[in-house]
Amino acid sequence: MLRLSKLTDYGVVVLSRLAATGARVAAVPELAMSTGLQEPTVAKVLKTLSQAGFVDSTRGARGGYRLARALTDIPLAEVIVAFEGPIALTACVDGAVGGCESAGLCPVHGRWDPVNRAVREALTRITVADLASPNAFVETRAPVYT
Amino acid sequence: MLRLSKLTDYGVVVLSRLAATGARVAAVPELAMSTGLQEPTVAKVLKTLSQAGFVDSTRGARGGYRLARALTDIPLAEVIVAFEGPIALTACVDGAVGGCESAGLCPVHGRWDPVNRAVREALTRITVADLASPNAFVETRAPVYT
DNA sequence: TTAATTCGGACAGAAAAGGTCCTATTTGCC
DNA sequence: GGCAAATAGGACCTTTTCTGTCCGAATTAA
Repeated sequence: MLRLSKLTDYGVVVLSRLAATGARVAAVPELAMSTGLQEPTVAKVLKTLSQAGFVDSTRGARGGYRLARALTDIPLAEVIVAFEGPIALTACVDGAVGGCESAGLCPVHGRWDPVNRAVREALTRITVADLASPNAFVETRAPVYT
Repeated sequence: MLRLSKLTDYGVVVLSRLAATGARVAAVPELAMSTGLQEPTVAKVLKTLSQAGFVDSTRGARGGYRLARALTDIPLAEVIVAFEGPIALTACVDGAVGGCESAGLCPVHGRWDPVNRAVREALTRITVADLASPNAFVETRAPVYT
């Protein structure tokens, strides 16, 4: 199913919500309220978003989070990488030599790279802004599926 | 990490191997030997490949499997669908209305569709043949990553 | 000083994946 | 006709991964 972790999904949701609060900092309880997610979950998501540099954090009382970049400058691929690590569709990539014991027999050894590149490219063309606002994403190429 | 199931990976490996045996049918033990995978695993993979119509099976003594289509006619997307179900990057898609309790609050509700379409398109452009033989895959569009 | 808030990590329960095995059915061969 | 070789289909258990929550420490405004 090519599943994406729920955390990644939540990350996109929280980023989208933060776009609405603008320059004002928003704390976890407020964001949990407005997104409908649990507070601990929102807190966890924001930690990841902060480490990845998508949001700026202010500690202490009256602290909170605020977008560090515009949503249009955040490719979806980067969010996925932040939550799930490098985009690679199989386990026998990322240069992990020696990980596959049957490399000598495997006819597809090392051949997933173009696949991963294609998927990365597709996910880089789409930004979080495209997922947050209506009709923001316009495909620049004709889709295969109609 | 956008992980792909190992079965899917094995599926591609087995299909690639079957391309080498040509019109002759090959049985599970032989394919297990030549791919370096365990027999039960190969058997499981072949059942899925057979149901999906990628291979033709012959039952009984001297039976076995053989490719039903050329590898160049098998888009990677189809193999993934056979092993993992529809390609959808999140749980709140495939028209499962009512599955998301906070749909009213969710700012990205229903907005993953273009993402899924983009990934599907990328995985449809690549065939199993591209993964099986050297230099078979030539990108038709400029990649974002260099 | 106090309260609010982020930071970092740890943890247990739930869900999914992975691999194996068993039985039934089909078919070639002696 | 009987036997051996093979696929078909499903059930099962183990292992891994994900998910969600919680706790203590550090920080800062009032």
